[in-house]
Amino acid sequence: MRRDVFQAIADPTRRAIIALIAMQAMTPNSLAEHFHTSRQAISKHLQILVECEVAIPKQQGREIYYEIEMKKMKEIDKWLEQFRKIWEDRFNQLDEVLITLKKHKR
Amino acid sequence: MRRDVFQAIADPTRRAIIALIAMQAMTPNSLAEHFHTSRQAISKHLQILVECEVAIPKQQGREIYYEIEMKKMKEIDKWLEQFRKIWEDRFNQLDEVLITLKKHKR
DNA sequence: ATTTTGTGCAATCAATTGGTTGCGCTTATA
DNA sequence: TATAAGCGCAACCAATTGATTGCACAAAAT
Repeated sequence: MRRDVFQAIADPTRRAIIALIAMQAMTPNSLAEHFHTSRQAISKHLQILVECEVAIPKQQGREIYYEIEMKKMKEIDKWLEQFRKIWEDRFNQLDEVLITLKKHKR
Repeated sequence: MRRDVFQAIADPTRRAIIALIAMQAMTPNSLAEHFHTSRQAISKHLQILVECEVAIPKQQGREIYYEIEMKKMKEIDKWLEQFRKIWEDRFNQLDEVLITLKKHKR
């Protein structure tokens, strides 16, 4: 079973869950209230998030609060780094093209 | 069929393809040489990438070069923005904690 | 003109996914 | 102590995925 951040964020419901618990740790039930789906469905998504280490369960009495693990979000950011370099380079190249066009305009 | 960038990058082979064509547009055959899988498997991944608008096919004679669409990579970056804010805040909070600890040390 | 090369497309298959239902356990509440 | 609330887990199901195989077709090369 492949379990990484990229699989964690592949599902839109999971992305929404991540966004919610990023603001504040939440229980499965309180999360489920935000969606048009069952508590069990949310629980399954949470299970995947825990396996991917994107969410961390913290038991508190009979409730379980799921917290976000920001490190994993940073992993995505790290992967994006390679592209950020490229798109900045391309932007600069485009800039040069525009400058050349300007020069020819005169 | 859900087709967005997040699904595009969910698969590790697809992430590798994206990284390759980000450097330089490539044909399915030349891409397949980089993997231990068949040309058809790569073609299928490319098809998904095209549907997600992460890759753009450019026919050139009988060859088809697949280019990256950086816009879509930026979409991921944009989604990450919300978390970036949070992790910076938390970092600042941690900073304050450290300052407080320092003060108490004296 | 014939063969080879580069590719897409359809059929097929096993594995995975997202979801449901039912059950059982533990912790609060009445 | 009995009941309710908050969960996880296992079984099950339809839909999707990743990969293979076989075929067709157009563009180069011979």
